[in-house]
Amino acid sequence: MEQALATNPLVDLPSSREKILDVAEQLFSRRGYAGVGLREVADGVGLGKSSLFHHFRSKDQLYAELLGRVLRRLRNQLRPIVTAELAPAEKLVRWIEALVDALAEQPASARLLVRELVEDGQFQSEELPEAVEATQVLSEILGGIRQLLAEGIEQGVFRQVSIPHTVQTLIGATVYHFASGEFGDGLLGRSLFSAEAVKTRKQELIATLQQGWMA
Amino acid sequence: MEQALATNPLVDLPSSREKILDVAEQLFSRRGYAGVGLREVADGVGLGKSSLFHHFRSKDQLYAELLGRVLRRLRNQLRPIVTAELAPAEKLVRWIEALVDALAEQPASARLLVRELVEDGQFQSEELPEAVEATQVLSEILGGIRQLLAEGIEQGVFRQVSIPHTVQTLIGATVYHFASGEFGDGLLGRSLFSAEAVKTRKQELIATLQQGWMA
DNA sequence: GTCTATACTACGATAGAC
DNA sequence: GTCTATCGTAGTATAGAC
Repeated sequence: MEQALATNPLVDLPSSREKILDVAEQLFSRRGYAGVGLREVADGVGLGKSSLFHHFRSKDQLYAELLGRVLRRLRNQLRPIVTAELAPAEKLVRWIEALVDALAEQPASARLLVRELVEDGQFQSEELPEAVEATQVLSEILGGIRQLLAEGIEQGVFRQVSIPHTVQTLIGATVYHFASGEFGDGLLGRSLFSAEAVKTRKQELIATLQQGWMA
Repeated sequence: MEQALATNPLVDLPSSREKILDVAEQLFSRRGYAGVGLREVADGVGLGKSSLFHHFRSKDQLYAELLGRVLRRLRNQLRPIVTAELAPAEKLVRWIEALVDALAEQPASARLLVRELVEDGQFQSEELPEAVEATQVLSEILGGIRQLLAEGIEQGVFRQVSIPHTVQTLIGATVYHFASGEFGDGLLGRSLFSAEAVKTRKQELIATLQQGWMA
């Protein structure tokens, strides 16, 4: 018996909705929320501009949903590490590795995140439920790394660093790095996302931060 | 967050041109190039929108000039440290302190810089002479820190870190930090730019990075 | 679910009076 | 040096045919 391709769940043909999110993710990550018009998104998907509004209520809501998708993915990859039963030093190494892997796997993520952190709260203060949820997911991620650092300090394996400053340093060293686009490519002399560059990034980060934070 | 005006208003009244640059710096740093319209800039200065075009040829040129102003200031504060006759370890500490001081003194700087680094080259590829000059100044700054790191590695006082990755970590730990706005304020529980937060940032950074990079 | 057509607003930029 | 008026374009979003 033949199955229609479009309805076969094994051949996951992307829905229009997903295609829109993918295209929007690329564009927003590169040029920011205000820098991208819905016309460009629609063109990238191969739809008319008006058709986007069948899938999303507004540009804001599309963006918030995008951000939520990125943050949930990050949380899902980082959460098991925080709750694992491991020594804090080992946990920290794995957490950094997992974060780097997650950011490297989907190159648009880091840029979207940096923009969100640098932009003054346009979206977290929105009444959009999607934006509220995204903010909560971000809080979860932050709570995780804070707890991890607190454990290490309490057990005396990390020196008494300032937890907020250390979180900032971590974000800068990972999220900023993978968000730095052409500038970062130029500095490294290769793509930030090449297998070698990702591997080197992990090694450098872990060496520096482990040495710098161990008691 | 107020920009320092001229020292003596009776003698040194700021020109419209300077007022425009100051207002634009605040706005662009907070919401990005595409996120700010010239109408808002003009309102902030107290002029009509058209009057801006008497002082600047286009929005692009206004932005490029802004960026150049920020970068030249940074370069001027960092250059003497790189060329000073000091041991590399001491130089690095002073360089970090000077960078933190420079970013903390003018809160809009870090955000403008992060945006520029994260944005895919809209301005460096321009034909605007102002943009070309800004790119050169950025290169000067980067050349300085690269040289400083290379010296330290050569003399065996720093371990053999990857220079590009180390530069990225430094940028992330300083520029990103001071660009993180409301998010950073919330994380620290106080303004990123308060005297205490700036002092703590320096201490944490120097302790971590010095430990992490020393041979 | 996608289309055309359209409403309304804002944008960057120019012309020309004062 | 600033103003008003205007141009042409593009922005988000809606209405309604198919």
